[in-house]
Amino acid sequence: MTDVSSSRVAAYLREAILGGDLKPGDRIRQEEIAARLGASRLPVREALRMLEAEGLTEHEPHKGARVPRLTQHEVDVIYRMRERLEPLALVESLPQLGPADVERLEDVQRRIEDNDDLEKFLDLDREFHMLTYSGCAIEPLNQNVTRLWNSTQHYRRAYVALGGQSRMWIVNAEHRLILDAVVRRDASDAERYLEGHIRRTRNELAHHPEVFD
Amino acid sequence: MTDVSSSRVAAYLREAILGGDLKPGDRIRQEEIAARLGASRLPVREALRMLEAEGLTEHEPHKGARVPRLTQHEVDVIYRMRERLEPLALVESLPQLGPADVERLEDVQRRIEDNDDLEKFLDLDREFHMLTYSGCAIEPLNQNVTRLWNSTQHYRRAYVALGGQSRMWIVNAEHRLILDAVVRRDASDAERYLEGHIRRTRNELAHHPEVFD
DNA sequence: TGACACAGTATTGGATCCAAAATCTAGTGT
DNA sequence: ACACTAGATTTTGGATCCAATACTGTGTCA
Repeated sequence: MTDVSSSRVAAYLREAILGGDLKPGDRIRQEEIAARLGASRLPVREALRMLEAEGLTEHEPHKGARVPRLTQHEVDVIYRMRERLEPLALVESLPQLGPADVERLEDVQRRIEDNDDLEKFLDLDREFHMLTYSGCAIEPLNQNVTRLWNSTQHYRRAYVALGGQSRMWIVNAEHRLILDAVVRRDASDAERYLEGHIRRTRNELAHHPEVFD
Repeated sequence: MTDVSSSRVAAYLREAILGGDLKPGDRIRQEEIAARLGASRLPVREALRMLEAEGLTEHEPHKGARVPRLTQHEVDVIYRMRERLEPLALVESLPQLGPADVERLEDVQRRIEDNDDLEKFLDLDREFHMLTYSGCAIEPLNQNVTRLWNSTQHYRRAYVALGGQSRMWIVNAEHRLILDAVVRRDASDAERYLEGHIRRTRNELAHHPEVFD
């Protein structure tokens, strides 16, 4: 474990933002966080910079940190970035994935199919995709993918909460296709299915502008 | 300009890294930088975090900041990321570029063609590409593109210094193709030429492993 | 001669205090 | 009632000091 205080603060804030307690536009006051965690403001400042690098906060001099608020168009472009970057991460990862990873993937996929809690779905879906990328050792690529997921997390939640995942069987079918391609070590299939999966999600989001209010 | 001290420190270090004074693997001691700039260590710490977000430094607890050292494979993948992301940035930017931007582009391109200083080439080449993206208002995309350029800057320099840009007329021809497509507002051509340009560069780098020693 | 242990040094992490900037509030005038 | 201003309050930025960790060099012993 990281015994460094700033990392603990970062972990706390990361969870708060990804978990939805802090929403886009929310301001983060250093003193308040420091007091709540029994630390001084300095590790909070460091933590906020770390989170900025992860795409979870933004910062303006003398004004402080906020959770970034994105427009519909920005989210759309972020999904286009995902369409292009994540297949690359998957291709890099594929050769390194062993039977144990496949086993974990199958397990997560089963849990997604059994699940009916919306908040849990967000976590499991993320876990599934991140597992498929877990063999990728290229840090800049991993960080990018993580940033893209981070910065759209709130809008994914808003969409799901809206009942937007009513046709969730589609997600499961697409995950199955990806998973099978991974098992077969078929890079080009995996790439293609993954890209289609993200593109379809992007199209769905594009038809739900109410998510971005 | 930003009157904030940490931003000044960040600008100083950014220039030092991009300019080649600090090389991959070099350690950055907070006290030394602080003394050199007449500030305390605190703004230096903040600056290092900012640079981390820009892909210019990396940080390990209790060990400090270093300029990241990349393997040949990592640089190769970063170029693949560029092949996919930069065409997207260009397509987003294209509709927003006005005659003044085109004029600036032509000017930069002329200066590249006239230029024979290798270090200057790096700056002008970067300026050309960044100008073509300057109409893109999607911050996450801009930041990503900047990070990718930042983290490979040293290896670009090493390649150029190696005489690798002896066939520089190719770069100019490719820039001309891109520039023409921009002038014609032909997004798909611009996208295709840009991707080809980056891919060719990647292939050249792949044949020069000596750059990564 | 080489490997390991230990102490001393150097460097980073955190707390507290003060300064500067921004935000908020109340009051004033139209 | 509303816009604007000025002062009070809040919040962030920076400096300094202390603590904790990592690094370095030396000496000892096998």
